[in-house]
Amino acid sequence: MATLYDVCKKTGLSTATVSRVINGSTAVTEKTRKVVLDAMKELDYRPNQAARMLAGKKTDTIGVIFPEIDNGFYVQVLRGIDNAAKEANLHLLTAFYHDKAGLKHTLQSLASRGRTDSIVMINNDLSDRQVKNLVNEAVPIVMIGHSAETSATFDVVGIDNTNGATAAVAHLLEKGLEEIMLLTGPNDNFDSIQRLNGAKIAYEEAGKDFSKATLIESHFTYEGGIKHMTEYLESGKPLPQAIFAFNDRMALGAIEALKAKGKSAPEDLLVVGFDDTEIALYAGLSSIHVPMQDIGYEAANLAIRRIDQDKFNPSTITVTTSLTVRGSTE
Amino acid sequence: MATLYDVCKKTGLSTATVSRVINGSTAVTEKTRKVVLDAMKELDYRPNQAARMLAGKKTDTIGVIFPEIDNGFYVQVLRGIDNAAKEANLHLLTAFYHDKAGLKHTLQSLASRGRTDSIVMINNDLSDRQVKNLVNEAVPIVMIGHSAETSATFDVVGIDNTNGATAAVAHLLEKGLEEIMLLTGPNDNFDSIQRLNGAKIAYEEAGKDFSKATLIESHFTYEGGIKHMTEYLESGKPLPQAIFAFNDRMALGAIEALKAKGKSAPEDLLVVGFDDTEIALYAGLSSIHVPMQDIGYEAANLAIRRIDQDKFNPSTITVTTSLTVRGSTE
DNA sequence: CACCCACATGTAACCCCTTACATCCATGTA
DNA sequence: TACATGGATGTAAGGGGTTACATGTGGGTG
Repeated sequence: MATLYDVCKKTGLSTATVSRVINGSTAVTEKTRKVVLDAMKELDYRPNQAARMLAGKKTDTIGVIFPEIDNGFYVQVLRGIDNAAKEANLHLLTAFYHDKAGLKHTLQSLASRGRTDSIVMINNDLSDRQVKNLVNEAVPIVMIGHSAETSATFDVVGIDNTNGATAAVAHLLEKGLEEIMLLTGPNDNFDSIQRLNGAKIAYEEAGKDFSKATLIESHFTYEGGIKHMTEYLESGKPLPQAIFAFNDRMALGAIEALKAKGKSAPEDLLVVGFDDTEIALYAGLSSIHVPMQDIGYEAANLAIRRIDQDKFNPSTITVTTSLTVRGSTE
Repeated sequence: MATLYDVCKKTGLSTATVSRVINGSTAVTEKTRKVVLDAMKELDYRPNQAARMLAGKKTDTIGVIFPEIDNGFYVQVLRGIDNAAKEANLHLLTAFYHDKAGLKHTLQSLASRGRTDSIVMINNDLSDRQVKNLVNEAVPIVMIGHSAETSATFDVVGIDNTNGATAAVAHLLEKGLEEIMLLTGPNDNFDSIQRLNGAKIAYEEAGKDFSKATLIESHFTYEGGIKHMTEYLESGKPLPQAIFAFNDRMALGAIEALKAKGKSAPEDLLVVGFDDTEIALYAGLSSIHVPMQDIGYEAANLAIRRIDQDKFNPSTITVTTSLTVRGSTE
């Protein structure tokens, strides 16, 4: 492995000059630049990145911490982050966690000087305080998604849950359907709370009675959708006129449960999901579209900006959602 | 930011000793270990990773280079890699590319001393020679998937395309269906070639006539499946008894095209896909299951092993595939 | 012709840690 | 008591770059 010194020896120049051409400094004659470049090529010289990071006090790397991926959602976010990183010529140090302990470990491990310059994360397991304590000024953090108070502590990129849910429900109300089943996520989930609120707003804006809606709490999974829908159907209660599931998977689960009872969408009732993931496309499910790549892109750019600008004044970016209509509500 | 020296100053110990406790060396008294640990906590000391990488000549990082993700496939592979990395306490430097130039750039940028210790990649755009030349001994490389000759140059983890395809076709032949449409990938795609070969073998083993099969070349996309299936249907040729699409997306595309003509699976013909991605599950599509996490896991472990063991003798790992039967062939 | 300035290049300190080797000390042994 | 032994600790030499500052060189100015 050739080092900087080998290049110096070969060219008779100093480390400073060679370093300058490596880093594209303008303060070098075109002639010497060429000499150095040639020597580098000949020696197959590659700068040792660890040395650069140490000397330069920056890693050109941003850390990405996600819950363990098993859906198309996070991948799209990751792509967005990757695009932003490419534009800024940065690297991505990626890690997934699947529980609280794993997240703590990952966080400490990525958030250290000389490893990353800043971090983009999705935090499903720790309180804001815990995160803050673990990282403690080591590197700036940008959160994707959030609980109620996160935005006071961190930079945040979130989605417009409220308006998305309002659009979904308004879409159904416009068709004259008021008996809507809301298949929600866990009651303490922030996204779910916001979406529920959005649904309520739609009723209000339409001057309709929100008490006609039925709330069924589930947990954002396909299996959950099947289970809770089946339970409902078997309880003998009347079929709602429509279902607004708070994510696509639950929507598909509900459809599956309906199918088992000989019912289907849109024939017997309409169904809308949330997230507009790939599966919604293939299943012909109307859904609230969330621009996932944009989320990643915005978050990464926020993280990049934070690298040198650290006087803190947390900013929040909310990306807009929109309704995509497909067969399940036609 | 506290440094190692600050800890030394505070404890009155030498850098060597402090470094030893940081790295868990046993050659330290329990008492001094505690002293150091306390000082570290009090100073909120975090080792500068760049300095460790430089001094220690290793980064504890493995690079991951993927084509731009837009399907569930690569994500699963990534999870497998992540699991292996976690077990070995390594980090993942991830990058996506979407064209030849991007791959070259990414490769050179990740494959440099002090940045990664080894690399796992999926190479869809460069020849083996090109990759070899770009990296040139800088770090070991493990390939996921491959063309015919890759395995002579790199460590490779591939999937058992042949047996998978054989299983798919055998499944159809057993039902007495011989007029099978094979919806293939591009003719020069190695996976496609192997799958086609597997299909042929199934006919031979069953003592059936392979010329009864119809080959339609497509390009592994949903849109391709729709387009080529539609063209076929509109050409007035007879409906095949079954379709074996070389991936799930084309299978779903074909089903979509059939639906447009009033046909459906399994009523009018049976359909089998390949990959067994999440969408196959929701669509009730029979498919050849590929253990994607395993692929990533094996690849990462190979990469990890290569870090210190560099005398080269490329090894190839082939993970097995299996048929998952769902509604589309029942 | 003397002087100044701008620009190209060199000098050397510094970034923060790891580790081979040297040193020291207490213990067990003869 | 003197000495070998082994384990805990210290010393100091890198690891391979970046960059503030110093130096040198040539052209422009009066």
